[in-house]
Amino acid sequence: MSNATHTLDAAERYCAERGLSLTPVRRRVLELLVDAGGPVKAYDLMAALKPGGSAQPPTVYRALNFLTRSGLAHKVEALNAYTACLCDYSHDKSGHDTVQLFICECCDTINERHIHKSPTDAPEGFRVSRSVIEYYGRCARCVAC
Amino acid sequence: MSNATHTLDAAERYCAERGLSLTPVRRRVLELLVDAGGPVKAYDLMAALKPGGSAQPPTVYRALNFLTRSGLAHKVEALNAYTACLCDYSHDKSGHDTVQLFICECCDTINERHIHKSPTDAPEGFRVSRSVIEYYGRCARCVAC
DNA sequence: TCTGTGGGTGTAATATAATTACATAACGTC
DNA sequence: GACGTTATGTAATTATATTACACCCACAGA
Ligand SMILES: [Zn+2]
Ligand SMILES: [Zn+2]
Ligand SMILES: [Zn+2]
Ligand SMILES: [Zn+2]
Repeated sequence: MSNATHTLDAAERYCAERGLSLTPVRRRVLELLVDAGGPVKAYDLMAALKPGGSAQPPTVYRALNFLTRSGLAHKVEALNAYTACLCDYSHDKSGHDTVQLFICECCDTINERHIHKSPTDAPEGFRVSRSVIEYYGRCARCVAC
Repeated sequence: MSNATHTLDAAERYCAERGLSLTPVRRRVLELLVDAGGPVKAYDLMAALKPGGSAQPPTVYRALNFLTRSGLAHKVEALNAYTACLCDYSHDKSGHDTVQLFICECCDTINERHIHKSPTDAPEGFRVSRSVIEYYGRCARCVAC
């Protein structure tokens, strides 16, 4: 259901091309993330996965690990939350190590940029393997909130 | 004790100038962070605060909140850890909203840069109020590790 | 001096986030 | 059919952080 269908189909293709198996659980978690359109807590995903009965933590954390490893989702570190990757599926998500997140604290939406440059003022000789870049503030629609 | 004395004296002056009260608990937590020279977990601080007996969580979290609010320490979001601010105390730490951390995953040391620029490719109209910028990798001494 | 008031701390309980360990299932390979 | 690999189910536990309430103390005004 929802307008997430298109995105999910693209994810399906993305996984098929790379030998990644987007199983029902993983696909369902991704769908929940896409539908939310913003940061979602792992325990909220758990509740949504099995309304009445409720899934166990490992179920959702394993799915989230798969999705983040594959580049289909990102963890929002400062919120302990997760969000679907919003970037255009036409480019390779595995080269995906430099992501900037712009999180509106008012309407809870996330904008995302994938950048390809290294930090300008790293210490001499420091070799970056992973980066966490999150900006919090207000989006254009929420400046007046 | 330790080579942290100099830094702590500077923190003392810094607080005095601004009407911030660096109480014994807060000072002790800062000292532990400075001595560690890298990311420290809140529960490790708790254990160190009262060896035998152990302090309660609010004690250390309140101290950490004070230190981070004041700019004397930073939270390392992706590690759920905390680190003393390493920047030169001569400049104002309250204008301290843009900090870059370079964390060596090998030797566990942190380098820090305070930058004064905004992100170049923020969404149109997005107003940043807080940023989290963390780079993980290997420092110059650990490239071979 | 009395009396608030506000900031800081002590303590217990609770909430939130994530991992470990072990059993089971599904699938392809030999 | 036996086996290795990958994914899932389930229970228990660990790790991280907050809430609520009591107490203390320095300080300001009456
Ligand atoms: Zn992305
Ligand atoms: Zn907004
Ligand atoms: Zn700093
Ligand atoms: Zn190193």
